[in-house]
Amino acid sequence: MALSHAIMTALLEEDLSGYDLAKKFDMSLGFFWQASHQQIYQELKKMLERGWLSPDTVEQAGKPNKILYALTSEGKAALDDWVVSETKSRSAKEDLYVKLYNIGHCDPEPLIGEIADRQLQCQRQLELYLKIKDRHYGEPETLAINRKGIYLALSAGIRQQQMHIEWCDEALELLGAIA
Amino acid sequence: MALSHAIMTALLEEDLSGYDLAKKFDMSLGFFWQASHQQIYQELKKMLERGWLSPDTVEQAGKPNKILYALTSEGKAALDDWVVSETKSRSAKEDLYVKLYNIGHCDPEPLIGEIADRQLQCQRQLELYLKIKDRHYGEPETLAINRKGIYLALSAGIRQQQMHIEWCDEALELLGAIA
DNA sequence: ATATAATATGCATAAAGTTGCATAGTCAAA
DNA sequence: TTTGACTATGCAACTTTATGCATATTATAT
Repeated sequence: MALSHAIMTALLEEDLSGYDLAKKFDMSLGFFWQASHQQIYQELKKMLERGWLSPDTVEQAGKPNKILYALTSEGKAALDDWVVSETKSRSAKEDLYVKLYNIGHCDPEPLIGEIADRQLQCQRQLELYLKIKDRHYGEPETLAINRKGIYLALSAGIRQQQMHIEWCDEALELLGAIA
Repeated sequence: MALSHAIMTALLEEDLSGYDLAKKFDMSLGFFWQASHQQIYQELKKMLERGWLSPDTVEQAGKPNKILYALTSEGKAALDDWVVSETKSRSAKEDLYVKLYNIGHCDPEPLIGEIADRQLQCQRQLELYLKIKDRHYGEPETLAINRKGIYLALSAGIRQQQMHIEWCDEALELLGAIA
Protein backbone atom coordinates (compact mmCIF):
# COMPACT_ATOMS: atom_id res chain seq x y z
CA MET A 1 0.00 0.00 0.00
CA ALA A 2 2.88 2.35 -0.68
CA LEU A 3 3.46 2.35 -4.42
CA SER A 4 -0.06 3.70 -4.75
CA HIS A 5 0.88 6.60 -2.51
CA ALA A 6 4.03 7.30 -4.47
CA ILE A 7 1.90 7.36 -7.63
CA MET A 8 -0.59 9.76 -6.07
CA THR A 9 2.27 11.98 -4.93
CA ALA A 10 3.38 12.21 -8.54
CA LEU A 11 -0.19 12.98 -9.63
CA LEU A 12 -0.43 15.91 -7.23
CA GLU A 13 1.49 18.10 -9.65
CA GLU A 14 -0.09 17.00 -12.89
CA ASP A 15 -2.16 14.28 -14.55
CA LEU A 16 0.01 11.49 -15.91
CA SER A 17 -0.32 8.27 -17.89
CA GLY A 18 1.15 4.94 -16.82
CA TYR A 19 3.95 5.49 -19.29
CA ASP A 20 4.65 8.96 -17.90
CA LEU A 21 4.71 7.55 -14.39
CA ALA A 22 7.15 4.84 -15.38
CA LYS A 23 9.48 7.53 -16.72
CA LYS A 24 9.05 9.62 -13.59
CA PHE A 25 9.88 6.60 -11.44
CA ASP A 26 13.03 6.30 -13.46
CA MET A 27 13.95 9.89 -12.64
CA SER A 28 13.20 12.48 -9.89
CA LEU A 29 10.70 10.65 -7.68
CA GLY A 30 12.54 7.51 -8.71
CA PHE A 31 15.56 8.66 -6.74
CA PHE A 32 13.64 7.55 -3.66
CA TRP A 33 11.18 5.09 -5.11
CA GLN A 34 11.42 2.74 -8.07
CA ALA A 35 8.83 0.73 -9.93
CA SER A 36 8.60 -1.05 -13.26
CA HIS A 37 5.91 -0.20 -15.77
CA GLN A 38 4.23 -3.56 -15.15
CA GLN A 39 3.91 -2.79 -11.48
CA ILE A 40 2.61 0.69 -12.19
CA TYR A 41 -0.11 -0.49 -14.58
CA GLN A 42 -1.24 -3.11 -12.08
CA GLU A 43 -1.36 -0.59 -9.29
CA LEU A 44 -3.26 1.92 -11.44
CA LYS A 45 -5.90 -0.74 -12.06
CA LYS A 46 -6.34 -1.34 -8.34
CA MET A 47 -6.46 2.37 -7.64
CA LEU A 48 -9.20 2.85 -10.22
CA GLU A 49 -11.25 0.14 -8.50
CA ARG A 50 -10.81 1.95 -5.20
CA GLY A 51 -11.95 5.18 -6.79
CA TRP A 52 -8.72 7.01 -6.09
CA LEU A 53 -8.16 7.97 -9.71
CA SER A 54 -10.23 9.06 -12.68
CA PRO A 55 -9.04 8.07 -16.15
CA ASP A 56 -9.15 10.18 -19.28
CA THR A 57 -8.26 8.71 -22.68
CA VAL A 58 -6.35 11.16 -24.82
CA GLU A 59 -5.88 10.75 -28.56
CA GLN A 60 -2.51 11.84 -29.78
CA ALA A 61 -1.18 12.76 -33.18
CA GLY A 62 1.70 10.53 -34.19
CA LYS A 63 1.55 8.43 -31.02
CA PRO A 64 -0.69 5.74 -29.59
CA ASN A 65 -3.58 6.86 -27.41
CA LYS A 66 -2.80 7.28 -23.76
CA ILE A 67 -4.80 7.29 -20.55
CA LEU A 68 -4.22 10.21 -18.26
CA TYR A 69 -5.01 9.67 -14.60
CA ALA A 70 -6.17 12.39 -12.23
CA LEU A 71 -6.44 12.23 -8.45
CA THR A 72 -10.01 12.12 -7.18
CA SER A 73 -10.99 13.66 -3.86
CA GLU A 74 -11.10 10.12 -2.41
CA GLY A 75 -7.54 9.60 -3.63
CA LYS A 76 -6.44 12.89 -2.16
CA ALA A 77 -8.00 11.93 1.16
CA ALA A 78 -6.27 8.53 1.12
CA LEU A 79 -2.96 10.22 0.40
CA ASP A 80 -3.40 12.72 3.22
CA ASP A 81 -4.27 9.92 5.64
CA TRP A 82 -1.13 8.06 4.66
CA VAL A 83 1.16 11.06 5.04
CA VAL A 84 0.19 11.66 8.65
CA SER A 85 0.10 7.94 9.51
CA GLU A 86 2.94 6.16 11.25
CA THR A 87 5.79 5.29 8.90
CA LYS A 88 6.59 1.62 9.11
CA SER A 89 10.28 1.24 8.50
CA ARG A 90 11.21 -1.20 5.79
CA SER A 91 13.91 -3.55 6.96
CA ALA A 92 17.19 -2.52 5.42
CA LYS A 93 18.32 -5.18 2.99
CA GLU A 94 21.71 -4.83 1.42
CA ASP A 95 23.03 -7.84 -0.43
CA LEU A 96 26.48 -6.33 -0.64
CA TYR A 97 26.93 -6.19 3.14
CA VAL A 98 25.79 -9.77 3.56
CA LYS A 99 28.20 -10.78 0.83
CA LEU A 100 31.00 -9.08 2.73
CA TYR A 101 30.50 -11.55 5.57
CA ASN A 102 31.51 -14.25 3.10
CA ILE A 103 34.60 -12.62 1.69
CA GLY A 104 36.94 -14.94 3.60
CA HIS A 105 36.09 -18.09 1.68
CA CYS A 106 35.52 -16.71 -1.81
CA ASP A 107 37.47 -14.90 -4.46
CA PRO A 108 37.31 -11.27 -3.24
CA GLU A 109 37.93 -9.78 -6.69
CA PRO A 110 34.30 -9.78 -7.92
CA LEU A 111 33.18 -8.05 -4.74
CA ILE A 112 35.94 -5.48 -4.98
CA GLY A 113 34.93 -4.84 -8.56
CA GLU A 114 31.34 -4.29 -7.54
CA ILE A 115 32.35 -1.82 -4.87
CA ALA A 116 34.40 0.12 -7.42
CA ASP A 117 31.46 0.14 -9.87
CA ARG A 118 29.15 1.33 -7.15
CA GLN A 119 31.43 4.17 -6.27
CA LEU A 120 31.33 5.41 -9.84
CA GLN A 121 27.55 5.13 -9.97
CA CYS A 122 27.27 7.06 -6.73
CA GLN A 123 29.55 9.77 -8.04
CA ARG A 124 27.42 10.21 -11.14
CA GLN A 125 24.24 10.25 -9.09
CA LEU A 126 25.74 12.73 -6.65
CA GLU A 127 26.70 15.12 -9.45
CA LEU A 128 23.14 15.01 -10.73
CA TYR A 129 21.69 15.69 -7.27
CA LEU A 130 24.09 18.57 -6.71
CA LYS A 131 23.14 20.09 -10.04
CA ILE A 132 19.46 19.93 -9.11
CA LYS A 133 20.19 21.43 -5.72
CA ASP A 134 22.17 24.33 -7.16
CA ARG A 135 19.55 25.09 -9.77
CA HIS A 136 16.38 24.83 -7.77
CA TYR A 137 17.10 24.67 -4.07
CA GLY A 138 19.92 27.12 -3.51
CA GLU A 139 18.50 28.74 -0.39
CA PRO A 140 16.34 26.15 1.37
CA GLU A 141 15.28 28.51 4.19
CA THR A 142 13.47 30.75 1.72
CA LEU A 143 11.44 27.97 0.10
CA ALA A 144 7.71 27.41 0.55
CA ILE A 145 6.87 24.55 2.89
CA ASN A 146 6.14 21.99 0.14
CA ARG A 147 9.41 22.76 -1.63
CA LYS A 148 11.22 22.45 1.67
CA GLY A 149 9.94 18.88 1.85
CA ILE A 150 11.24 18.05 -1.61
CA TYR A 151 14.53 19.74 -0.80
CA LEU A 152 14.93 17.55 2.29
CA ALA A 153 14.39 14.41 0.27
CA LEU A 154 17.04 15.65 -2.15
CA SER A 155 19.37 16.46 0.72
CA ALA A 156 18.97 12.93 2.04
CA GLY A 157 19.89 11.63 -1.40
CA ILE A 158 22.99 13.80 -1.51
CA ARG A 159 24.13 12.73 1.94
CA GLN A 160 23.54 9.10 1.10
CA GLN A 161 25.66 9.24 -2.02
CA GLN A 162 28.46 11.13 -0.29
CA MET A 163 28.44 8.68 2.61
CA HIS A 164 28.53 5.72 0.29
CA ILE A 165 31.37 7.10 -1.80
CA GLU A 166 33.45 7.52 1.35
CA TRP A 167 32.62 4.00 2.48
CA CYS A 168 33.68 2.62 -0.91
CA ASP A 169 37.00 4.42 -0.47
CA GLU A 170 37.49 2.77 2.89
CA ALA A 171 36.46 -0.64 1.58
CA LEU A 172 38.70 -0.49 -1.49
CA GLU A 173 41.66 0.58 0.57
CA LEU A 174 41.14 -2.02 3.28
CA LEU A 175 40.65 -4.79 0.74
CA GLY A 176 43.86 -3.83 -0.97
CA ALA A 177 42.52 -2.70 -4.30
CA ILE A 178 44.35 0.59 -3.99
CA ALA A 179 47.23 0.03 -1.58
CA MET B 1 16.65 -15.83 -3.46
CA ALA B 2 18.48 -13.73 -0.93
CA LEU B 3 17.05 -14.52 2.48
CA SER B 4 18.32 -18.06 1.91
CA HIS B 5 21.81 -16.68 1.39
CA ALA B 6 21.62 -14.56 4.51
CA ILE B 7 20.60 -17.69 6.43
CA MET B 8 23.50 -19.67 5.00
CA THR B 9 25.86 -16.85 5.89
CA ALA B 10 24.72 -17.16 9.49
CA LEU B 11 25.16 -20.93 9.35
CA LEU B 12 28.78 -20.60 8.25
CA GLU B 13 29.84 -19.92 11.82
CA GLU B 14 27.68 -22.46 13.62
CA ASP B 15 24.65 -24.69 13.28
CA LEU B 16 21.45 -22.89 14.27
CA SER B 17 17.75 -23.57 14.69
CA GLY B 18 14.98 -21.48 13.13
CA TYR B 19 14.49 -19.85 16.48
CA ASP B 20 18.19 -19.06 16.80
CA LEU B 21 18.17 -17.57 13.33
CA ALA B 22 15.18 -15.38 14.13
CA LYS B 23 17.10 -14.01 17.11
CA LYS B 24 20.20 -13.48 15.01
CA PHE B 25 18.15 -11.60 12.41
CA ASP B 26 16.99 -9.41 15.24
CA MET B 27 20.61 -8.61 16.15
CA SER B 28 24.04 -8.56 14.45
CA LEU B 29 23.28 -9.89 10.97
CA GLY B 30 19.90 -8.23 11.41
CA PHE B 31 21.55 -4.84 11.25
CA PHE B 32 21.73 -5.38 7.50
CA TRP B 33 18.99 -7.93 6.96
CA GLN B 34 15.74 -8.57 8.77
CA ALA B 35 13.29 -11.43 8.67
CA SER B 36 10.42 -12.65 10.78
CA HIS B 37 10.36 -16.15 12.22
CA GLN B 38 7.54 -17.12 9.86
CA GLN B 39 9.62 -16.15 6.89
CA ILE B 40 12.65 -17.99 8.23
CA TYR B 41 10.78 -21.25 8.82
CA GLN B 42 9.31 -21.07 5.32
CA GLU B 43 12.68 -20.46 3.80
CA LEU B 44 14.32 -23.26 5.80
CA LYS B 45 11.72 -25.66 4.39
CA LYS B 46 12.54 -24.61 0.84
CA MET B 47 16.26 -24.89 1.50
CA LEU B 48 15.87 -28.42 2.85
CA GLU B 49 14.05 -29.39 -0.36
CA ARG B 50 16.93 -27.95 -2.37
CA GLY B 51 19.41 -29.95 -0.29
CA TRP B 52 21.24 -26.90 0.98
CA LEU B 53 20.78 -27.81 4.63
CA SER B 54 20.80 -30.93 6.76
CA PRO B 55 18.55 -30.97 9.84
CA ASP B 56 19.35 -32.46 13.21
CA THR B 57 16.71 -32.71 15.92
CA VAL B 58 18.13 -32.00 19.36
CA GLU B 59 16.33 -32.91 22.57
CA GLN B 60 16.75 -30.33 25.28
CA ALA B 61 16.29 -30.48 29.04
CA GLY B 62 13.69 -27.99 30.21
CA LYS B 63 12.96 -26.71 26.69
CA PRO B 64 11.09 -27.94 23.63
CA ASN B 65 13.07 -29.93 21.08
CA LYS B 66 14.78 -27.91 18.42
CA ILE B 67 16.03 -28.59 14.92
CA LEU B 68 19.58 -27.54 14.22
CA TYR B 69 20.44 -26.86 10.60
CA ALA B 70 23.89 -27.35 9.11
CA LEU B 71 25.15 -26.20 5.72
CA THR B 72 25.64 -29.03 3.22
CA SER B 73 28.33 -28.89 0.56
CA GLU B 74 25.58 -28.08 -1.96
CA GLY B 75 24.52 -25.19 0.24
CA LYS B 76 28.07 -23.98 0.56
CA ALA B 77 28.47 -24.11 -3.22
CA ALA B 78 25.23 -22.18 -3.73
CA LEU B 79 26.41 -19.55 -1.25
CA ASP B 80 29.78 -19.20 -2.94
CA ASP B 81 28.09 -18.83 -6.33
CA TRP B 82 25.89 -16.08 -4.97
CA VAL B 83 28.74 -14.15 -3.37
CA VAL B 84 30.66 -13.79 -6.62
CA SER B 85 27.52 -13.17 -8.71
CA GLU B 86 26.40 -9.69 -9.74
CA THR B 87 24.63 -7.85 -6.95
CA LYS B 88 21.26 -6.63 -8.14
CA SER B 89 20.55 -3.39 -6.37
CA ARG B 90 17.26 -3.28 -4.54
CA SER B 91 15.41 -0.10 -5.40
CA ALA B 92 15.66 2.30 -2.51
CA LYS B 93 12.24 2.74 -0.96
CA GLU B 94 11.85 5.25 1.77
CA ASP B 95 8.31 6.16 2.73
CA LEU B 96 9.50 9.12 4.73
CA TYR B 97 11.03 10.88 1.73
CA VAL B 98 7.92 10.34 -0.36
CA LYS B 99 5.86 11.70 2.50
CA LEU B 100 8.04 14.80 2.53
CA TYR B 101 6.84 15.61 -0.99
CA ASN B 102 3.37 15.96 0.53
CA ILE B 103 4.23 18.15 3.47
CA GLY B 104 2.73 21.23 1.85
CA HIS B 105 -0.89 20.09 2.02
CA CYS B 106 -0.89 18.17 5.31
CA ASP B 107 -0.29 18.82 8.96
CA PRO B 108 3.54 18.74 9.17
CA GLU B 109 3.58 17.91 12.89
CA PRO B 110 3.27 14.11 12.59
CA LEU B 111 6.12 14.01 10.10
CA ILE B 112 8.31 16.21 12.26
CA GLY B 113 7.58 13.93 15.17
CA GLU B 114 8.61 10.91 13.16
CA ILE B 115 11.87 12.53 12.15
CA ALA B 116 12.63 13.30 15.78
CA ASP B 117 11.84 9.71 16.79
CA ARG B 118 14.07 8.40 14.04
CA GLN B 119 16.94 10.52 15.16
CA LEU B 120 16.75 9.03 18.63
CA GLN B 121 16.60 5.50 17.22
CA CYS B 122 19.61 6.20 15.04
CA GLN B 123 21.54 7.56 17.99
CA ARG B 124 20.89 4.41 20.01
CA GLN B 125 21.80 2.19 17.08
CA LEU B 126 24.96 4.20 16.45
CA GLU B 127 26.10 3.83 20.05
CA LEU B 128 25.65 0.07 19.78
CA TYR B 129 27.62 -0.08 16.55
CA LEU B 130 30.42 2.03 17.99
CA LYS B 131 30.62 -0.21 21.03
CA ILE B 132 30.98 -3.27 18.81
CA LYS B 133 33.59 -1.51 16.72
CA ASP B 134 35.67 -0.51 19.73
CA ARG B 135 35.52 -3.96 21.26
CA HIS B 136 36.12 -6.17 18.26
CA TYR B 137 37.34 -4.13 15.31
CA GLY B 138 39.72 -1.59 16.79
CA GLU B 139 42.43 -1.93 14.17
CA PRO B 140 40.78 -3.01 10.91
CA GLU B 141 44.07 -3.24 8.98
CA THR B 142 45.29 -6.05 11.20
CA LEU B 143 42.18 -8.22 10.82
CA ALA B 144 41.98 -11.45 8.83
CA ILE B 145 40.23 -11.10 5.49
CA ASN B 146 36.87 -12.49 6.63
CA ARG B 147 36.78 -10.18 9.65
CA LYS B 148 37.65 -7.26 7.40
CA GLY B 149 34.46 -8.02 5.49
CA ILE B 150 32.34 -7.98 8.62
CA TYR B 151 34.08 -4.82 9.77
CA LEU B 152 33.20 -3.10 6.50
CA ALA B 153 29.56 -4.00 6.90
CA LEU B 154 29.70 -2.53 10.41
CA SER B 155 31.42 0.57 9.11
CA ALA B 156 28.65 1.04 6.56
CA GLY B 157 26.13 0.79 9.38
CA ILE B 158 27.99 3.39 11.42
CA ARG B 159 28.24 5.81 8.50
CA GLN B 160 24.58 5.34 7.69
CA GLN B 161 23.45 6.17 11.21
CA GLN B 162 25.75 9.19 11.44
CA MET B 163 24.57 10.48 8.09
CA HIS B 164 20.95 10.04 9.01
CA ILE B 165 21.34 11.77 12.38
CA GLU B 166 22.82 14.79 10.62
CA TRP B 167 20.01 14.79 8.09
CA CYS B 168 17.42 14.71 10.87
CA ASP B 169 19.12 17.76 12.38
CA GLU B 170 18.84 19.61 9.10
CA ALA B 171 15.24 18.54 8.61
CA LEU B 172 14.12 19.49 12.10
CA GLU B 173 15.78 22.87 11.85
CA LEU B 174 14.40 23.63 8.39
CA LEU B 175 10.91 22.56 9.38
CA GLY B 176 11.05 24.83 12.39
CA ALA B 177 10.91 22.27 15.15
CA ILE B 178 14.03 23.72 16.73
CA ALA B 179 14.34 27.31 15.55
C1' DA C 1 11.71 -1.92 -47.74
C1' DT C 2 13.24 -2.98 -43.25
C1' DA C 3 15.01 -2.47 -38.85
C1' DT C 4 15.16 0.05 -34.71
C1' DA C 5 13.71 3.09 -31.12
C1' DA C 6 10.21 5.46 -28.73
C1' DT C 7 5.51 5.60 -27.25
C1' DA C 8 1.85 3.11 -25.03
C1' DT C 9 -0.69 -0.68 -22.42
C1' DG C 10 -1.37 -4.93 -20.50
C1' DC C 11 -1.51 -10.32 -18.75
C1' DA C 12 0.37 -14.33 -16.34
C1' DT C 13 3.26 -16.20 -13.29
C1' DA C 14 6.55 -16.52 -9.73
C1' DA C 15 9.15 -15.01 -5.83
C1' DA C 16 9.38 -12.48 -1.65
C1' DG C 17 7.49 -10.58 2.31
C1' DT C 18 3.64 -9.65 5.84
C1' DT C 19 0.00 -10.75 9.03
C1' DG C 20 -2.84 -13.53 11.68
C1' DC C 21 -3.50 -17.68 13.72
C1' DA C 22 -2.27 -22.09 16.16
C1' DT C 23 0.23 -25.14 19.13
C1' DA C 24 3.08 -26.69 23.08
C1' DG C 25 6.48 -27.15 26.83
C1' DT C 26 9.04 -24.88 30.84
C1' DC C 27 9.95 -21.53 34.32
C1' DA C 28 9.31 -17.79 37.54
C1' DA C 29 6.61 -14.50 39.78
C1' DA C 30 2.34 -12.85 41.73
C1' DT D 1 -2.68 -21.51 40.69
C1' DT D 2 -2.80 -18.78 37.20
C1' DT D 3 -0.55 -15.36 34.56
C1' DG D 4 3.05 -13.98 31.75
C1' DA D 5 7.58 -14.61 29.54
C1' DC D 6 10.62 -17.43 26.97
C1' DT D 7 11.63 -21.25 24.00
C1' DA D 8 10.22 -23.61 19.82
C1' DT D 9 7.81 -24.67 15.29
C1' DG D 10 4.60 -24.14 11.86
C1' DC D 11 0.20 -23.22 8.42
C1' DA D 12 -2.84 -20.22 5.61
C1' DA D 13 -4.05 -16.23 3.41
C1' DC D 14 -2.72 -12.17 1.59
C1' DT D 15 -0.05 -8.30 -0.32
C1' DT D 16 3.80 -6.65 -2.69
C1' DT D 17 7.32 -6.88 -5.93
C1' DA D 18 9.69 -8.95 -9.89
C1' DT D 19 10.14 -11.25 -14.41
C1' DG D 20 8.90 -12.69 -18.79
C1' DC D 21 5.88 -12.36 -22.46
C1' DA D 22 2.68 -10.00 -25.75
C1' DT D 23 0.82 -6.38 -28.55
C1' DA D 24 0.26 -2.08 -31.37
C1' DT D 25 1.36 2.60 -33.43
C1' DT D 26 4.47 5.96 -35.24
C1' DA D 27 8.92 8.09 -36.48
C1' DT D 28 13.56 7.78 -38.00
C1' DA D 29 17.46 5.91 -39.94
C1' DT D 30 19.71 2.48 -43.03
